[in-house]
Amino acid sequence: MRSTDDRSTVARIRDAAITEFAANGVDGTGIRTIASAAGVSPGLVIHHFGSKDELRAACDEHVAGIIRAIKGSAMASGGGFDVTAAFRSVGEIPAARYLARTLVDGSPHVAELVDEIAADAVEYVATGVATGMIKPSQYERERAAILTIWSLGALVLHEHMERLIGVDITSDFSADPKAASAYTAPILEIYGQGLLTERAVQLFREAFVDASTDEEKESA
Amino acid sequence: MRSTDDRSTVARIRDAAITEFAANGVDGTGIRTIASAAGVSPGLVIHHFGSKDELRAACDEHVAGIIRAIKGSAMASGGGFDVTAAFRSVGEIPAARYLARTLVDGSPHVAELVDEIAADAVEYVATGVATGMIKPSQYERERAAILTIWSLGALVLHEHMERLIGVDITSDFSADPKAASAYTAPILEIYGQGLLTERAVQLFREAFVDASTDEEKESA
DNA sequence: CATATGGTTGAACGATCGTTTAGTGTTCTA
DNA sequence: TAGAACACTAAACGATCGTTCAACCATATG
Repeated sequence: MRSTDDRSTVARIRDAAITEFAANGVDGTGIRTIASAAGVSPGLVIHHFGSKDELRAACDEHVAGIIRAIKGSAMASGGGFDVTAAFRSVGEIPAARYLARTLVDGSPHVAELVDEIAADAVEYVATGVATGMIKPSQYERERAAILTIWSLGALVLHEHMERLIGVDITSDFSADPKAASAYTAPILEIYGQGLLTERAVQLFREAFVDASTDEEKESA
Repeated sequence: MRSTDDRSTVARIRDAAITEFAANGVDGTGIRTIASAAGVSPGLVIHHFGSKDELRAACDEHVAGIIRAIKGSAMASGGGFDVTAAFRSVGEIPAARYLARTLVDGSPHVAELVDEIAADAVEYVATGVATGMIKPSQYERERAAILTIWSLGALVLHEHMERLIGVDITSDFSADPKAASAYTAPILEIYGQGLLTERAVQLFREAFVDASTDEEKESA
C-alpha cells in the first residue's frame, strides 16, 4: 500500500502522534488528525493503542527511550547538562519538540524523565568538577537541578528564543552554525566569567541568602 | 446575591478563567467549568466576552497589565530580570501560574509580552553594567534574552523545580525563606563565580564559537 | 478448500464542547 | 408609570471529540 515507508503501522501512528502532539499539544490534537497524518483510519489508532491516553503514554515512553539512549553519548560529546544539544547531535527533532510540549502538561512519565535527567546532571557536573572543568559548588545538587531546569526551560520556550535571538534550539545547528553562536556564545560567557560583579554578589548575598540561613555565614 | 465578593461579575469570570486556564490549560478548560467556578451560567460568560477566544484574550491582557504594572517596581526592588521574583513581591500568584501555562501555547499577546520583558531586561542589565553591578558582555542583547528565557523557563517548569529542590517559585517565598534559598543561593553562586573553569571555557570556545565565527577571534 | 486470525475500514454512538436563543427578572430612564 | 436596556438563566443546537461496532480483506493454517 504505502510506498516508501518501511516502518510498521504501529510505529507510523506513534510517530505521527508525537509530531502532532508536539505541534498542537495533546488536548489540541484529535485522533482523526493523527490517523490521517499516519494514513490510517481513526478506528485503527484505537485498535492498536486502546485509547488516546494509552497512545500518549506510548509516545511518552518512546521519546523517553530515545532520550535515555541519547544521554550516554551526550556526556561524551561535550553537550553535558544541555539536553537540547543532545537532541540536535542525534537529529531527534520531533522528540525534542514533543518533550518541549509535554514538560508542562505534567504526565508522570515526563516527571520521571526529568528526575533522571537531573540525576545525570549531578553526575556529569561531579565529573566536571573532578576533572577541573567545572568550579565546585556549595550546593552541588541544587546547582545541577537549576542548570537542568534552565536547559529544559530554554527548550520549552524555543519559539520565544527564536523570536528573540533568531536561534531555534529544536533545529539542527549545523544548518546555520553562525546563527547558533548567538545562543551558545553568551551562555559560554555567562558560565565562564559569571554575570555579577563581586560587589553585586555581596549585596545580593546579604539581602537573600544570609537573611534566611544564618549558620552558613562562617562556612563560606 | 453573592455574599463577600465585591468584584464585578465580569471581573469574577475573568479571574476564574485565569485560575482555571492556569490549572488545566486553555484547551483543558471548558466554559462550563469557568462559569461554575465564577458562580454564573455558561451563557453569561459568552454574553460578556463574546467567545472563548475573546475571553482568553481578555485574560492575556489582564495579566499583561499586571505584569506591566509590576515591572517598574520590580526593577527597584532588586528582582531585576527575574520576572518570578516580581510576581512574588506583589503576590500575583494566579497571574504567574497563568503566564507559566500560556507561554507555551503561543498566543500573540504572550509573545508580545515576552518581547517587552526581554527589552526591559536589556535595559536593566545595561544600568547594572553602568553602575558596576553586572559585568559587561560582548553580546548584551543576546545575554539579556537568555537571562529572560532562563527566568521564564524556570517559571514554566515550576512543578519540576519544586519536585527537584523543593521550592515552588510560583508561591510566596516569605512563607518559607529558608527553603527558598535552595533556589536563590545556587543561582547567586553561578552568577557570581561562574560555572566553568578557564580551561573549560577555552576548550568550549574553540569547539563552538570559533568554529562558526572567525572574525571575532582578534576582537577578544 | 475451508477456516481462523489479525490488520483495516467506514459508519455510527454518546458525551462534551462552544455557542445560540428565548425568555425572566431587574434597573435605569423618560 | 411605561418602556427600554441590561444582567442573567435554562435549554437546546450543531460540531467535534473519543470510542465502539460490524463488516471486509488479506494471509496463514488445518
